[in-house]
Amino acid sequence: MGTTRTPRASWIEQGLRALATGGPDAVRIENLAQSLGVTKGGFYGYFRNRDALLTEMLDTWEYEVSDGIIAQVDRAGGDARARLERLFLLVAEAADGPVRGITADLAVRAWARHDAGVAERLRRVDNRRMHYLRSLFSEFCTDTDEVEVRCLLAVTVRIGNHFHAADDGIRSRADVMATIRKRLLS
Amino acid sequence: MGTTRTPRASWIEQGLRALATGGPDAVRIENLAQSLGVTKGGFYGYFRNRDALLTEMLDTWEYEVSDGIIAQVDRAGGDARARLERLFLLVAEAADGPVRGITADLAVRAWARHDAGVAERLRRVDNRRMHYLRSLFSEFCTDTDEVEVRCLLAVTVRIGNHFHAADDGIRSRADVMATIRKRLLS
DNA sequence: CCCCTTCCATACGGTGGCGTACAGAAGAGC
DNA sequence: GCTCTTCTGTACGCCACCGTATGGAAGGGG
Repeated sequence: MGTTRTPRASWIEQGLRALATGGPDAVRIENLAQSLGVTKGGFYGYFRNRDALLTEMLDTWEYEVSDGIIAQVDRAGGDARARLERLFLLVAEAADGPVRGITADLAVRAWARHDAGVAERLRRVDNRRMHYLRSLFSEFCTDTDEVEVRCLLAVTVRIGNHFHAADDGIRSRADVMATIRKRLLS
Repeated sequence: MGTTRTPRASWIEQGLRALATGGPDAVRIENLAQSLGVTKGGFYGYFRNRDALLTEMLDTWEYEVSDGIIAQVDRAGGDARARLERLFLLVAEAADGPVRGITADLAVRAWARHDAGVAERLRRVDNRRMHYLRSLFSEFCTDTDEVEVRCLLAVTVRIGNHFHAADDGIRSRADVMATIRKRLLS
């Protein structure tokens, strides 16, 4: 059996990369092939068609950014605050990765706005994340309403911040975000 | 001079509607024509090409959601808190409009992630909005850092909330959002 | 009633991307 | 070196959409 020259995973990763930078309509098979240094000849040996690729891209994304990340955070142990800090850090430093990166996350969110299937996946991911956040915040917040507020803030501020294009004011955006993060953990 | 049957503004509005529901790649001329009950024959009498339409769509959007809304809020008068409440209300009730609606806003944000020209426009809009928010929050917040935090929260939570797909928890999303809004005005 | 302007329908060529077909290269195992 | 499998290059038909050209409808102004 000849060595797989450009394996299945290559197409998926390159697809996610294209999705992150150009949206779902930028996931063109001939385009991915060129980025991989081949032609589309081999593509249809792995995937039935373009939709099949999109599906598998979403499969890997869905796992990686929910159970994948949570498992990685839990593996390191520590109390709730330590895990939250570790989670924030992990999410920040994977920022430009093709799968767990924030750009892929945002691209999927934008995509979900006009594709029911993607919306359903995103719903699962966000539910899973919120469930995890609730469990962590509850460990040092007794008021359940306060827990809900902090969970929603943690998630929406992170997403909204990346869609927000304003320049820095007197304080830099990073500074303000750090202040907000500190308050969430108080 | 014959009455303009489907005027310039129709194409722009329908274009924004398509943008809001399907993203920029859904703004197909022949598609808009069908939605308007005509063919694309008349389109090229108004616009040089598809890009010209996109530009004009963004022009109207940019004005409406920045100076347009601000002027409408200021016209009603009142102190800073009253204006903020009015702003939040106005933004909420225009939610499904084709121009000022949140879906158009989100579509433009998603679009800006992979189009430099759109990103520049969005930057202008967000700077204008932040400037206005700062002026309002400063009137009852003495601490400038606190002003920055509230401005960023107001903007990012609103955006992030619409990109967030999780189901309601113990408290409904609307309830939690109301709590956050109340805190911002305290 | 006719003209004239404005808008619309239709047909056309051009382009880009999808999916298929098939032949050839590139190794692995013998 | 031969063969067999697997992957890749190339060519093709197809479709959606863009932008253009042109004839014709619709309605106001004289």
